[in-house]
Amino acid sequence: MTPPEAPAQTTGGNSPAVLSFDDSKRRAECSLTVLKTRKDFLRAARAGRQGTASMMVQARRRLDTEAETGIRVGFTCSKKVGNAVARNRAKRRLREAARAILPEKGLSGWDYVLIGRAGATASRPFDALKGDLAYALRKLHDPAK
RNA sequence: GCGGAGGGCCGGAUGGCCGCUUUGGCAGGGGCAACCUUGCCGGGGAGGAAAGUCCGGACUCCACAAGACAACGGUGCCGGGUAACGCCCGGCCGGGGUAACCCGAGGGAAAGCGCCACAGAAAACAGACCGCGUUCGUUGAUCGGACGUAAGGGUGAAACGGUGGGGUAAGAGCCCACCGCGGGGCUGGCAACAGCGCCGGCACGGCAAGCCCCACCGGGAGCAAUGCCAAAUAGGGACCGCGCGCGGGGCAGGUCGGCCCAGGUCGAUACCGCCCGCAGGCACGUCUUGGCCCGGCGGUCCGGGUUGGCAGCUAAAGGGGCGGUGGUAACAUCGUCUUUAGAUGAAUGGUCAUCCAAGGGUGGGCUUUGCGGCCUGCUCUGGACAGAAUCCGGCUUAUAGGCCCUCCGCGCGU
RNA sequence: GGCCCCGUGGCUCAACUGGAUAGAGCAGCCCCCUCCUAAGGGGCAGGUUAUUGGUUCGAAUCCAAUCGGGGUCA
Repeated sequence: MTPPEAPAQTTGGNSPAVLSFDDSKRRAECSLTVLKTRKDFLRAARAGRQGTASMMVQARRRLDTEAETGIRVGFTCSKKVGNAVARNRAKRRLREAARAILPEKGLSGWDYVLIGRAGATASRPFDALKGDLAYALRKLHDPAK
């Protein structure tokens, strides 16, 4: 009664497959990984970007030669956002928004980088924050096709 | 009641849903193993400053080793506390405040060097610009010379003791009283220092956060220290040491030598020293046998590569509560109970609701001449400074608001 | 996270060690020279010496704290 995660990962794109709640949750948890190296951040910055009121989103489709699978996401806040408390708070809200939106709207095989902005990332209502991320993902996926 | 001073404490609360990290147990999967991974259940998960990195330590590596001097840096009234400190406690002195109390890098300026602009006669040896006085030229005035003097003058941050009296030609510690200064004495105190009386006659300006002197302390670097593993690049370069190229090194056996040595000789009271040295022993050296192993080795620096993992890593001079003892106190000590984040693009949360603090607006009531104050209803805003990064003890800086204790001054009442 | 260095006109630097006038070049404005411009010459303005406090008669300088910027270390 415990199928392996392979089929969920391969179909992972934008197919509107009818998935049970348990299956979609499982797919999200095993596919979202975190960007850690500076090289990945720089490559994502050179690819497409989309700004919204509360954040800047950078996205890049990985090459087929790269071994990583699933959706990868990174979070960045510069010193312009504020002191360490403000930066950590902005990154936490971005992380929660990504956890809520990316498994539904993100594409497998892509890298995303979410950049916090001074003030707005911390003060914007959470539903609007999630809306901003979904809007940016639509704009980024559209011209890439 | 108003105003003020000192000290201590807290740093929103509860719940629902969804998450992160660490740890324990159980079960499953992978792996030879170390271990990795999935699910369920349970436990833990930022601060008083985590900050600044200004001091002091623990710990690790390097250097040197017995310590000390020199150099450099730091500290600086006295005594105590502490693992240590530039920290803390108590005391002294000076300044401020009516007071509670607060502030002070607070050793030495007769060890020496240096500096004190401008102004002023003169800025550190003392001297004399205007003055004051005597006398001479010249009797009076004026002017000039000689001599005495330093009271008064202006300048300056600072002017060679101050005030009063005597004294004098004019003056002056020239003399006297008080104050200041210096020296030595007695008393109290561990000491810094204070008090008392004596003497000396003013001889002694300031700056040491200028050099310096004195006393004390300090080897340097820092967890990105350090050790190990994996991956990857290069199979490099320079210097030094050892070894040497038909031969070298190591292990094993043997020979010879060396050393130790029961014992003996000589000197010596003895300890002991010197010499010889059989047997025995040897982590020693040489030579040899050619049985086995290695194919140059070690160190420092440069260059190149990797930016992965593990250990260090969190329980220690630990903190806190209560009680006892010593101490004025800081603190020490004893008993008992309790508590204890370990992340690494970096967790400790996201979101919603309610309540409690706080502020603004507005309605009503009470009080007041008025400003204003108190009670209550509705609504809006909405939590200060700020995030561990090896760990402790301090200091400094930031901080909405609230609570508690002690003390001082004024007013009122008793 | 540790360690180190630096803050002077709009810009680049002096003056700091050794205390008393904050100066130079470029840039800006005005004038002269030229038919005009450039170059050249003259003049002017522009500084809380990063901030605060202390030592001193006197601080850009000495001392302490704070703020800001930069570099370096596996």
